[in-house]
Amino acid sequence: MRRGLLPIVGRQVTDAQKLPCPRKPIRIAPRIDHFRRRVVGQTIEAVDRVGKRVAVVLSSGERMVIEPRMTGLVLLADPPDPLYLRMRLDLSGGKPGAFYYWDRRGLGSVRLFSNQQFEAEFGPPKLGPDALVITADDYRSRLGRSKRAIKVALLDQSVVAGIGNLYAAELLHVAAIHPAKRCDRLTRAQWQRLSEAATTVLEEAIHYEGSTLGDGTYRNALNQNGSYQNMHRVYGRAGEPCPRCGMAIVRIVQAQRSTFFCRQCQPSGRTTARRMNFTNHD
DNA sequence: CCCCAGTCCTGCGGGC
DNA sequence: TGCCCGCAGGACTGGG
Repeated sequence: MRRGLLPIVGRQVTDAQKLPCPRKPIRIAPRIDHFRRRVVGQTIEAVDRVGKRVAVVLSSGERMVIEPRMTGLVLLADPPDPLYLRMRLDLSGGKPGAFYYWDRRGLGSVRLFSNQQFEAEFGPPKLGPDALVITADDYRSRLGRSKRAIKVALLDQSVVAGIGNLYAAELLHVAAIHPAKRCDRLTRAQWQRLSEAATTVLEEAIHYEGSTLGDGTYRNALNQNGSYQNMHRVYGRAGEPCPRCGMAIVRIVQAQRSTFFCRQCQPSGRTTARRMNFTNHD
């Protein structure tokens, strides 16, 4: 999303409109009239990412933070369905002439922050280190004494910023760690594999422009599908063969969220021991 | 500190 | 075929 917005860097905002939606509108803060007063005339200095959010840096120093949640899209092209357009910023000086925020489910938000507010909202301790920056030692010092399941802990943005449900499942498969493994039972080698797997999976996903799932929600700023869904090792693949060993992928529920993994490639310590004992007696 | 259920929304696919 | 249900890449809240 951030990369897709780079063409608006250097452009000036000439207007901001909250677009009428049939149901409850998304959260735009502050109120649109105040919002407009603070963004119109501003030049876009940079487009940054903060965990799962996109931060558009204005010449005033304020940041417009877009939090897309499940179905939010940032667009410089025509939307997939004009019905769910939520906000438009008009831009001076050529194409693209506008930036759109589109959101089918409407769970996302667009909010404006001063420097101080931004730090309070997105600095530590609210947000952990970014998933592309955090080291194995960071993981271990933050989670090494936690009894939580590793998959659940990875979704906690105050531990590590930027990992969602899909990518947690994928990276644990690459790291060969059982998603229900207690954090305090992970070895140094496993924390190392986990941090490397996170980088591998996230960089791959960025390269393939994300995952456009069956409900067709995620698209890039030009309204094109991503293709990382074709590369998924486990996510959404219950019953299909594991790409590494061929055993059927299973789905479990953790913290009310689906988790997909391979029992063969991601063994829990306990079943491994039992299997080894069993083999010994054989 | 951590778990759990519920909440905000819409749309889709599976099962009957 | 139509209808109902569960489910969805997130984050927050309140209660235990």
